[in-house]
Amino acid sequence: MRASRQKAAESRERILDVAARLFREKGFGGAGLEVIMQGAGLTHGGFYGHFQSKEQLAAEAVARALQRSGERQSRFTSIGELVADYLTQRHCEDRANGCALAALGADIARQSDEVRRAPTLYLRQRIDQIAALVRGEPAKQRQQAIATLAGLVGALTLARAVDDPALAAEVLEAAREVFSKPDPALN
Amino acid sequence: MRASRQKAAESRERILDVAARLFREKGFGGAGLEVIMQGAGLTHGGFYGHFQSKEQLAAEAVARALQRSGERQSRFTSIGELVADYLTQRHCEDRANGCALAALGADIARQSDEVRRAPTLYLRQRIDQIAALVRGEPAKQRQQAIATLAGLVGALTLARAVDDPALAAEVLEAAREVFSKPDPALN
DNA sequence: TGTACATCAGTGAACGCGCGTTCACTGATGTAC
DNA sequence: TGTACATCAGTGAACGCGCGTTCACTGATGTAC
Repeated sequence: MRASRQKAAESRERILDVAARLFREKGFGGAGLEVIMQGAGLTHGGFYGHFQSKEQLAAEAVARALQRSGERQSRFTSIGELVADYLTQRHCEDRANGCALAALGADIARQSDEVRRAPTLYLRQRIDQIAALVRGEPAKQRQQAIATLAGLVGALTLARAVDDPALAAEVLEAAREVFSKPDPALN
Repeated sequence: MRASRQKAAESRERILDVAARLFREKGFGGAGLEVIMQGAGLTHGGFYGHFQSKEQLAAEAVARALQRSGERQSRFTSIGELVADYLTQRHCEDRANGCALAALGADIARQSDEVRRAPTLYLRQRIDQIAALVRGEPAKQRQQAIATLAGLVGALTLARAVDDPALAAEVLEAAREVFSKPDPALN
């Protein structure tokens, strides 16, 4: 039954990837260890050979999801591109593979500091990135970056919370329009 | 043991109020019926005399929380006032009594249509209200209203998700600054 | 108004279930000679 | 290189616990005469 160290390391990676998806899709409470381990092709008894607790898994899974988002977003060299990539109907529908801040925002706020560490780091990086893409004096750049990020996460949250596809689409489109050109007065 | 119809109606109200608070504070999964009923001064066996299921309670509790928010927000006659009232540190810390969209946003997206009905109605009303407070042509008014609402909910979500009070405060302040005067180009 | 009975709001124990966690065990992997 | 043993990744059953839900019961309220 013992697997090689190589295989064990791969198992850990698979658990993290599956957890990162399932937590975003179903929430921390909605995704059980049984299902996560099954998704990784293992039985649930082996979980504690890889992680100390579900909470530790949550922290690492959130970190992983946000790292992937960060890699994707850091490629963009204009706000328009970044916004257009974030506020798509596809992203709105595909919680499992999308932004963890939008998929778990309220849940993260209720978790331990351990889980909230990665979101903090991620937000700092996004602020710095977007601030560099905006014109204006530095303090205003940061303000615009923060407001834009809030707008993106909020728009996705609202579009998903709403029980009417047309309204959801309108929310995405309006936010795309407004946040693609932050603070036109400065341009 | 039987209570009068008057008392029973009051009990139902108390259950709803307690649930509206506890769901926002701990999430739908984190607040159990036992604790909710206890908070209403009852034993948990009596719950099903008032509601068909926990899900029905969730739907009504969310509706109640949003109705209260709507009453509060509909008083404002300028965006600046509304934004200043929403993006306070107090609101950020007091999830239990604040905006249900920010406190439960991601959770609501995972709930049934029944639960999502009230948020949809609430959002429509807020859009109409804020659109009326913005200058510009009607289509742009709606866009601005939606973007502002997204920014408010997103800023609160980010501020709460973050594990650094200074960063949280900065998020609130930046969003207050930017969203108090939406689209300065139009003013 | 007073009495007798039906109703039903609330009680408290019990239910089945899924959860996170633990543990004895298995057998392939890794190590020491 | 080959052998013997220790390690440990993964298995599968079991654990205690809290949850949503059900139910028989209680006794004050509401109703009918």
